[in-house]
Amino acid sequence: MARNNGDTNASAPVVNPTRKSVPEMPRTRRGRRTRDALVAAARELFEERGFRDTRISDIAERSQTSYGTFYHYFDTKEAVLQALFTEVAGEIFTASRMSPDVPDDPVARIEAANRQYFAAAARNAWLIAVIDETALRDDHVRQLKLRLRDLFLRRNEAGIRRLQEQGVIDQDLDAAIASAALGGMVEHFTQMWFVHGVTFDHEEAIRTLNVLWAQAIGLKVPPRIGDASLAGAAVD
Amino acid sequence: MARNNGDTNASAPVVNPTRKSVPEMPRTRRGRRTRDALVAAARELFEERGFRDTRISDIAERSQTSYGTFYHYFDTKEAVLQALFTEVAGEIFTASRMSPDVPDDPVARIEAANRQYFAAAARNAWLIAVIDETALRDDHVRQLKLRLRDLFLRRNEAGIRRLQEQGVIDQDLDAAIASAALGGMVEHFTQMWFVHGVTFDHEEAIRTLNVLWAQAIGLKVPPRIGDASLAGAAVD
Amino acid sequence: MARNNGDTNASAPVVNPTRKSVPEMPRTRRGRRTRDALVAAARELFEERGFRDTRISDIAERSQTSYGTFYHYFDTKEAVLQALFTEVAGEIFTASRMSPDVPDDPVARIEAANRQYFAAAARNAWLIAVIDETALRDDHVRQLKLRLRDLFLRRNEAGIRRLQEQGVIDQDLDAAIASAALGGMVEHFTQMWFVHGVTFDHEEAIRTLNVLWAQAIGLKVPPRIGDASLAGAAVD
Amino acid sequence: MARNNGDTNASAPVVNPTRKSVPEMPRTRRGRRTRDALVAAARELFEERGFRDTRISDIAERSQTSYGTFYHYFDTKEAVLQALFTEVAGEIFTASRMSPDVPDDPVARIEAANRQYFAAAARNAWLIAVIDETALRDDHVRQLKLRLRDLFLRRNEAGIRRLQEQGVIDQDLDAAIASAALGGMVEHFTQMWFVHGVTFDHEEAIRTLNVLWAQAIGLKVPPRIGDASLAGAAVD
DNA sequence: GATGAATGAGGATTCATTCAT
DNA sequence: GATGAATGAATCCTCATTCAT
Repeated sequence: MARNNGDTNASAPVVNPTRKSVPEMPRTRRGRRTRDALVAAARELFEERGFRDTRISDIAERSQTSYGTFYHYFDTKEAVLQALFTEVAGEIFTASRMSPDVPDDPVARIEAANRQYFAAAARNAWLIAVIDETALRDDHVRQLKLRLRDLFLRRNEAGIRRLQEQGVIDQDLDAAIASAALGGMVEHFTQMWFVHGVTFDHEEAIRTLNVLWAQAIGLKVPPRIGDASLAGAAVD
Repeated sequence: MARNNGDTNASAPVVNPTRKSVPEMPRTRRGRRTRDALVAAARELFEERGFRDTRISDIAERSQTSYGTFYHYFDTKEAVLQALFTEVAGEIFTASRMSPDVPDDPVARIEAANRQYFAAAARNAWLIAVIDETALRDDHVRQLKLRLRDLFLRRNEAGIRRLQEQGVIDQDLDAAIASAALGGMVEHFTQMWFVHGVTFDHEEAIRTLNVLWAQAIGLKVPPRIGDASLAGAAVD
Repeated sequence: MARNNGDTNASAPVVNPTRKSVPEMPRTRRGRRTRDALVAAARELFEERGFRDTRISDIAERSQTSYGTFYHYFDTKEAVLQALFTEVAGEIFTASRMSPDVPDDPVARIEAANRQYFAAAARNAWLIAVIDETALRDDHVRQLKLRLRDLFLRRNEAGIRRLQEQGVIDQDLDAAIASAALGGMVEHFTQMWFVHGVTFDHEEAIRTLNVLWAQAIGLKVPPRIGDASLAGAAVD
Repeated sequence: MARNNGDTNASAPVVNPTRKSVPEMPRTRRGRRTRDALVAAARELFEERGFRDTRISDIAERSQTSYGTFYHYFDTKEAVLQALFTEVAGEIFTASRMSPDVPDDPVARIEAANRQYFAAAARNAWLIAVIDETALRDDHVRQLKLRLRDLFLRRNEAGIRRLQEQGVIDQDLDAAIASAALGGMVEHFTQMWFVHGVTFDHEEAIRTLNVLWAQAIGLKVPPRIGDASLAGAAVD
């Protein structure tokens, strides 16, 4: 059995040691508003032009502040990206938490999860792309990304394992690998869609992903009855 | 039925039309050697530090040539990346062309394809990452990338359709979407592995991918016989 | 006879005339404490990193106050330096005032003066270095420095002249130049020692300076009796 | 006997390891000319406004080159300063090497050395001031400075020791300390003169320094005959 | 009195690209 | 073909100082 669920070969973060401290969080109300404006502007710009092609001056300008103000709240551009990352990670994870009223049927649960992920991805795909891009060169960001990914995969993995224990699916399947592969399938698919514009019919796409996922791990999917076009709920 | 196999919302290529001509291919032997050295150096450096963080001076230095020489062979940094891209695209595509001696069994064919892709990805994952990264911001590169992807997906799609026509798998499955999703699964999995260092047991991973892929489209996979450890061949 | 005791080619002080008034001296006890904290912090920091490399924010931080508070007490960074200068100038000058119980023997008086200067320099060498550094570029500081120097040199000069009048040393020696040169010798020596870390045996150093100074102006120094090692008291 | 001729408490130089190499020396004639122009401009400007207040743009402008050209030859501003330092150190040391036709009389030799130092200092005092200023904060520059100083002091020390061996002066004097003190006397005196404008009659000053130096170590100086005013040769 | 948010001019450094040899 | 010198716009980051609370 494969058992090394994602070793990350990352080294220690290299942070400037002598740095005049930047207020973790602004103390006054005015400060909070300004900081929020900076983060919002940064997000827009990162999505529009990417991390590297966004200038501090752009962020200052769009947030209606000044150069210096940016540095009053963030040490570097990387710092805002991290702030954003934290924000988004929270959102996606919370959003994709299974709501309690989902029926116990495994196929239905897979469908619910995929739909939720789709919606969250629609909102955040560009930022995720930016984070992926940055993770490639910035070890700290890579760490964050991998950690978040782990959260998701562990949940999937646990789900698969439960089904194995219930004897519903094959015991031989490596839950960790399957979780990574199928999670990656959906992530990749949504990125191609929302970032690279490779779109299909929305309802058909989700339905297909559901089927692929369910069958992949060995679940039986009931044949389609009636017409698909009755169902579809648009994302954006 | 979903029928819009990946519209790419790319705009016109932004290429400078009036450009002092650059020798498409050097005529003399010396010229060819110099050009090759430049390309090789560029590849190394792109993989090491990424496209944007590689300087022309780095390429000149590592290839033992000079600033001017680089510009003798390439108009811009982008131009080398494209040259590299073409090289790699050819390699991967050829490598993954089904060898004639693969048995006609669909599951066996999937396995063969996955193994071949794995090997090619192991060699080129970093360059692919660089191309992905660049594609995000450079429309020309994005075009190239999507076109190559299409080649792969069409092949998959044709395969799936053939199985549907043979009545081996469900007719209802959208072949285009399934092809995109499952192709993405494998691509994403190898990138995480070779670029981000998220590794598993090699043989177990491939086997799991094979099973997932085959079952996802509705093929029956024969249960494992004997022991996994008889097979494994490490990649790196 | 040389008679131009140190012309200083300084221009007019460049001080902003219209300035919102700053309390010359705080009236309340709390105010006094805050101001003292600022000055103390400034001194530490100037010594640690030099004048130019010390930020107002550093001073505010170390003195446990804020940006605004600094500007409540001082117009500019230069202003604190001057406050410090005054403080130190007073200390050194007072410290080096000949105590009345020094015997009338010229050699003994030279020794007493050197010992006292050494002690004062040990405490203040870094600040003096900072002032010297600043004097090079800031005319106002240069004025202060030269004026203080004059005080010292005049005293030396008067002493030398007295000895000449008493017929103890040669009449031909230019008292002003000798005073400047020998004063400079001791100052330079202590700066090299306390700032640049060029140290020697403490007692031997002082003794040697005494001998050099006394003999330089033509005094006879009685030969050493006994052993040096009985005396030495380390400085740092 | 004091025996620790100048411990320098300096740590290792901290140099950026990954730096695209800068041509140690230009390969073409044009390159050499450009580099020379940069160094000359830098020297002028450092003397005029000091190291920190000189902008790279100033250097580029005055040397009739461009921003980028500066960085083609030097990594940082510090680098030019070091180049200058090396240049000047060589000049001063060579200039002050005793010419062979100086009579063997110790007093005459002291006089010759002082005159030569005075002339070299007149040319280089400002640059020395700049170096001193920088040495205070830049360990690498401090190292250079202390090393050069050592060269001078060792020569003095050897001279003093020779006189002691010849029985001309007192054996008890610590040669190392005396050398440091008297060398410092002359250095300090010339800096006050040429940098801070504290001037005296030139001839009288040199003569006085000679007498102080010679008598300090215990040499007898023949009384002046005739009139000083017949001799003087102004420096600036 | 005290606080800390806001400002923006200033300066070092990078690097793709051109050009003269 | 090959070389390396020259260019300068673009960008990050700093920090003294002001001001509203």
